[in-house]
Amino acid sequence: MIRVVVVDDEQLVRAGLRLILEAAEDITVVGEAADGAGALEQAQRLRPDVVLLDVRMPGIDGLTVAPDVVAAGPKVIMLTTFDLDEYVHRALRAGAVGFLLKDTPPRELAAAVRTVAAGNAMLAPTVTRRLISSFAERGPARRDAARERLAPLTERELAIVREVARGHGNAEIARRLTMSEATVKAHVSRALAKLHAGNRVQVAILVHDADLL
Amino acid sequence: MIRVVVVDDEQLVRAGLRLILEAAEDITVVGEAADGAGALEQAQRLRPDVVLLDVRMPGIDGLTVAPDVVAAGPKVIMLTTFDLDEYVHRALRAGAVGFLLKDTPPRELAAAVRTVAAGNAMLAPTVTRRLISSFAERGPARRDAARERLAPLTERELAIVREVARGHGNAEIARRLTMSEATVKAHVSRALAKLHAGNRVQVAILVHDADLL
DNA sequence: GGATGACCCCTACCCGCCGTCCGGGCCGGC
DNA sequence: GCCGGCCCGGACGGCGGGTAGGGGTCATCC
Repeated sequence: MIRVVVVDDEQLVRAGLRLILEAAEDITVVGEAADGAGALEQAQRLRPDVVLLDVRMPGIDGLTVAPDVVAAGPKVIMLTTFDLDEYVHRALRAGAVGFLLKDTPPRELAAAVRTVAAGNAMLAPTVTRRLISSFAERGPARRDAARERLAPLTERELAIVREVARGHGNAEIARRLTMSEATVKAHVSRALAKLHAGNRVQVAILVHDADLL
Repeated sequence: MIRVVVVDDEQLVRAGLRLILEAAEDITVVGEAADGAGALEQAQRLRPDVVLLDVRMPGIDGLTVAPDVVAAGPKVIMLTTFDLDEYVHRALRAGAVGFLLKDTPPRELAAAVRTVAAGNAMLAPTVTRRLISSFAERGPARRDAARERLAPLTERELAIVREVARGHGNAEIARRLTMSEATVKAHVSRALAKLHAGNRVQVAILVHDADLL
């Protein structure tokens, strides 16, 4: 039996959610709350499996209390009317594993509760879509391209270039790698040539894109 | 009516998918293919709304042909038995808007087809879960911290610092922003002071982390 | 209203660091 | 041997960064 706590400032919404979820034999609503403070209290006292958490509420809102609720143990599904990017970002960073709109059909809501209770995640389709596009853009596309460009570098050159990417000066690099500053400069110079870069800044960006801290 | 093309090397799987999808009144299967080449041909000739594309196939596999299929117009849902990270990454980068496991219940499969046809996205819960965690980790954590540090900068300083992050030299920045090189240096200098940075490389990294291209 | 200060933008000069060019020692191989 | 790659080092010109200062706007205060 999956134990759920429902949090929303409108009693009507809470009642509706309770009706929907109780209709499933494997789900039971063990508590309700009307604001963030109540949500946290219930989460800590009742130790539910899942908390349905409204985003906008008077007092402490859902996004603000979400990290604490997550820390208390249960899986958190955020509920909202509008899927603003701002909301989604904060929710996912807070550790929520679900983000649903309030127009979600009852059947899918119950399915979402089961999904997150099983340790997986469930997002509204529109949210999923934008998460994917943000992933495809900033994902490993540039990273692999950067590593490709860094490939012709010697091991030593790579080590130096890495230090460059940390913002260290040539003198400091020389100290760290125990060599003459002139040597560092030579390595940097040849790295610049190989990478077709004009600045050390450009190679720093490149190394950064390649994820080589 | 949503027009679908089913692609899998095993005829039994194709037949099963067809049965499942045809059971929905708003979905019709207009074509089948057994490999990547066939998938592309069908996508270009039949112009379906959605293509269900198996990952592993003899000849041209699904992941390889996915970019071309996407370019032909239809929404692409990848189908696979194993949700390896490698698969998911390539699929999403290729432009797929769906990624489902073959153990997906029939009802959800039809729902997924409708979802992507409506312009949204649908992922298997396990995939969603890992996508979220990767987003939460490498996502806006550093980004917001970087923007925090960049906050005290003047508008003008920010513009210059942005150019710095692109690897441009002071002279080039001066040309681009139509001002004296000495001016650029002064701005950079005060930016360095405000950011507690010793190098222009460090501010370049900072701007890069803040996602300000 | 005028003085004052704070803030931002611009500019000019000086010095240290960065980058280039050159050369030397060291190892492995067709 | 000899060549080619890699790692080192020195000397020079140019770019980067620090400092000082002038002009402009706006808000505050007398």
